Amino acid sequence: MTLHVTNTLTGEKEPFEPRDPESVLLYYCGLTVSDPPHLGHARSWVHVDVMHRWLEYLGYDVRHVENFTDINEKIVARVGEDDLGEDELDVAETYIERTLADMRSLNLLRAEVYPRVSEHVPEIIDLVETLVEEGYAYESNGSVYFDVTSFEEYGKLSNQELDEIESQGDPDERSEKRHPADFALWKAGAVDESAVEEHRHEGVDHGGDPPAGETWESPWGEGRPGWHIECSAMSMTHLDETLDIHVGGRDLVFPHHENEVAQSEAATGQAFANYWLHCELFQMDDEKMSSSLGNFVTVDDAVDQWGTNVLRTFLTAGSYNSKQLYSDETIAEAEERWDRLERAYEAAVEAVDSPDARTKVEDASFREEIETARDAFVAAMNDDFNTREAQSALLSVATAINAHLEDRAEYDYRGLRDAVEALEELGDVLGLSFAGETTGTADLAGDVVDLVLEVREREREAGNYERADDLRDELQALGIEVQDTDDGATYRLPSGE
RNA sequence: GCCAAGGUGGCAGAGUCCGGCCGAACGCAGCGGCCUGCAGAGCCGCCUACCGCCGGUUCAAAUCCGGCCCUUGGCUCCA
Repeated sequence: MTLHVTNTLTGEKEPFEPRDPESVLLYYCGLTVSDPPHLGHARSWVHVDVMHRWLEYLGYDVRHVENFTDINEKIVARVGEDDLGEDELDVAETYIERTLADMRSLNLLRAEVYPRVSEHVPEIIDLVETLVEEGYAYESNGSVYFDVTSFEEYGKLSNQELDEIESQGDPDERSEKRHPADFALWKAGAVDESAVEEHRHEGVDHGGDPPAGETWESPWGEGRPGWHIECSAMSMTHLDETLDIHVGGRDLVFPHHENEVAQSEAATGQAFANYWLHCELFQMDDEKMSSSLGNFVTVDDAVDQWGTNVLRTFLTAGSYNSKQLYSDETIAEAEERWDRLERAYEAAVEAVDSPDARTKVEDASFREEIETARDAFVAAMNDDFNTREAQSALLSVATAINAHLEDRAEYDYRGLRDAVEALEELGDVLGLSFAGETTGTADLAGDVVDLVLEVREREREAGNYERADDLRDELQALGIEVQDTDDGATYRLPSGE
């Protein structure tokens, strides 16, 4: 069985065949770093991360590149705000650091490189020059625009006809353009002050004159790169002219990705990306979550509140390419799913490590259930990274473990060990970690809880159930879940600790 | 208006590409039983789905074809 992916370019689910059978070139359209990342970004990151992990699981060498857009009016608009930075690149760097920290907290595999636009201006200028030379772009008042009519296939990614496409860019640009859909590859002059003004946060004192954005010298005079050209230049620089997979948010299909295709393919004469994958957006009540609507939860806050595993369970609870509802209910449900997995895992580990497990009981149907679940997981992931189905498979391992452990004095050691390994290995594909995030304080907390439970056990033995229940309630109030079992009480610390 | 995605049980969400294993997965909520001093967790079982509407193709359709209704996203910065 091979991996199939849904390709936006063709609108169909196709078998995945990389150019080189051993490796995959994966490019992800990264962030414009003008605000703290929110859960919507995290959703895309996690799905790209899962793709990365699954491709590695299949044996590919994954070359993963993810850019940071550090040149943008919205970034300039933050200059002088709080202590973000003194100029455009300074502010960008502040947000890049935060973004990388958020990524770490989400347990994301690192990309090979995180290129920044500001460091690739020479490559961008080269690419624009090529396009001008080849007749795909023209200069106008010191700006350079891509001539959409020169690229026959313009519109093929978003499946639109040229005369149906409304104009792009701000009104001032329009007079400089030959066709309303032409887009800027290079913008003359300094940063657009009205755009900066528009993106300023209200009621914030930036102090002093309007900040200046970066500018660079070019064959067309001083200016700044256009928005779309950066991804083409950076992916070609760090990967190749043709990518295997290009991933991004659904909201970027038009105009951003459409323009990337046009300028890249016009310049190289080759396919820019063989597979275009698009991550769908969060749905909050009746609208999407987005920076511009301001209805977002930051990654930082979400990790603090839910912990990495719960969050990743939530973020992979739907397919990457279908919309997902964000609400207290849906995230709470994900927490239940994760808890169920973790409890089963812990119970299995405990059983495997117990003396009873040594007895050679063989439970054929138990072992078969684990195998079936593994197969189901692989099939689900190969079917366009169906993470929801993959979770189902994981949960069925949990159910098998619980059922095996139920009413049984002797355990199937090998079966349990296989189950534990399946959870660890397959969970890792989703970036879920059963290792337990133990820290010095968590260990100490554990010792203290043990102590309290010991006291409680004595009360129970003495028949003082009321006092025993009080202790349990007190622990519960602290988020510590106590469970009485035949072998004494066990507990779980709150997730995220 | 144009382009795209989607409408499946109380919620959420797979399945639709390649029609029959779907009398519809997994989970949450709810109900019953077991277990338990009690609770939780767990196990076993139940529950709720004419798969948006209408028509067609077929021995057979949630799945294919046609029409209609509705929702969401893109067409302006956006993961």
